[in-house]
Amino acid sequence: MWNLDEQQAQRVMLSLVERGELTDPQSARGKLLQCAAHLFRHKGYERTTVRDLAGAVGIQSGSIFHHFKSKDEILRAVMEETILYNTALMRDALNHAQGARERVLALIRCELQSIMGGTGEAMGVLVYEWRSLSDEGRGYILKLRDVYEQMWLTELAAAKTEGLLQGDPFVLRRFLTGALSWTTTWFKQEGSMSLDELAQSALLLVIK
Amino acid sequence: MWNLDEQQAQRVMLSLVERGELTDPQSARGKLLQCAAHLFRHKGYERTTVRDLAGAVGIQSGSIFHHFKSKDEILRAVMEETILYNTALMRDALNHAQGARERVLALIRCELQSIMGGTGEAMGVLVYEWRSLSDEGRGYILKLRDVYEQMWLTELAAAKTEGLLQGDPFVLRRFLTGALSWTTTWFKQEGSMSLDELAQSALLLVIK
DNA sequence: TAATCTACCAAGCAAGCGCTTGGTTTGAAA
DNA sequence: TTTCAAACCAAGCGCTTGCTTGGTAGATTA
Repeated sequence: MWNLDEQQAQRVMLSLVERGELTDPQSARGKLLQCAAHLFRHKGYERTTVRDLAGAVGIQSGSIFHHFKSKDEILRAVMEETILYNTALMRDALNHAQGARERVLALIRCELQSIMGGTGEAMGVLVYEWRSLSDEGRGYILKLRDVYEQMWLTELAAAKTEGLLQGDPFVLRRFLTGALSWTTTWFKQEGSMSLDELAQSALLLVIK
Repeated sequence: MWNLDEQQAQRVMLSLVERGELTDPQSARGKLLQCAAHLFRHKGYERTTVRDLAGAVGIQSGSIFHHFKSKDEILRAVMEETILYNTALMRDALNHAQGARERVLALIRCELQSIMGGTGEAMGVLVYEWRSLSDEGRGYILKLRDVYEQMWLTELAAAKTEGLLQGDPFVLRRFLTGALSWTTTWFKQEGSMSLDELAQSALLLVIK
């Protein structure tokens, strides 16, 4: 039923839920967050009304504000939980990868999984709904993103010292951020190319 | 005052304005389009109200509808004119570039200029405000984009037959689309890296 | 000189928005 | 059996939205 990646993802999620860092996806709040990610991604934050969201989970629009103080807080929660979860996934993946090349490939696979897999919609929100977030929320999310990005830079720098890549790791990471996040607009997992092949192609962008 | 690229850009624009394919940027409609691009890019289409736009050009909100039938038409016009202009710029640049490697580099420089230069805000709108466009508008803009993308694929395929790049030109173009468009979020022209150096780095992503 | 046209203003309408309020259901604890 | 908090509903408030309307000043044409 599940492949190894999905078992791993499930395990990481459970441990985060237990630690209270992530909302249980089966709870009312969790379902709201999932639906919100879906709607925000496909219609955009502004075009999504609280009535849309309420209708999607089958409650009245006012009831949403029992779970969240404001619409903005919903967006922030979607982003926060997504970045926390995916940072944990990356950390876990690095624990099972050895050698600079393999570790960079692990990060690429991880980020592609984040974008293509179950959290894909939430990742899209994180990348493309930036402007809709309030100033306070943005500052907070930026801090979380810095942790995430630091993991990337560490591994790319290690690959650089091993002579695996030419060019500035900072610039390469940024090129890669754009290239990978953009895959959401064109790559179909049902197509002729597998996600693993996609990851290999992406690795060739930075490693010769 | 102006460098060669800007003279070139000016010439291409004038010829398009004369042919009636582009709105004269000095006309009332042209100024509205410029302001709209700016506002749509920085606040997002939905967050930008017709009152914002009217205030930015110094007229009343109702007066906008003398120039455009609807707010949606403004978005479509921004996108249409941007893609027409940049397609013309690319065609012009290719006329002055010889050899597969140089031609691909010319396209990269062109796209980066589009993103970083005078039409940068409008390009950002084209890339990131997709969802806000009505269905009819989207179909029309997609056709224009196909012409633009075909030029890319032609040049990348030529580079492939010369053995300059490994991997599928389609996939590489898509990686490149993401990588280049993302530069708008981090690259500063005042910084230590020039736009030409950035283009060279980007070329190294696809050509070994 | 009269007629026409372009570009705009001033005012406001109908609809939709995020959010609030006061009250009701429900399920588990005491 | 009572208590109580969490989850939700029904109604609607105050505000903003895209857009319409009827009219006017000034340039252009006939």
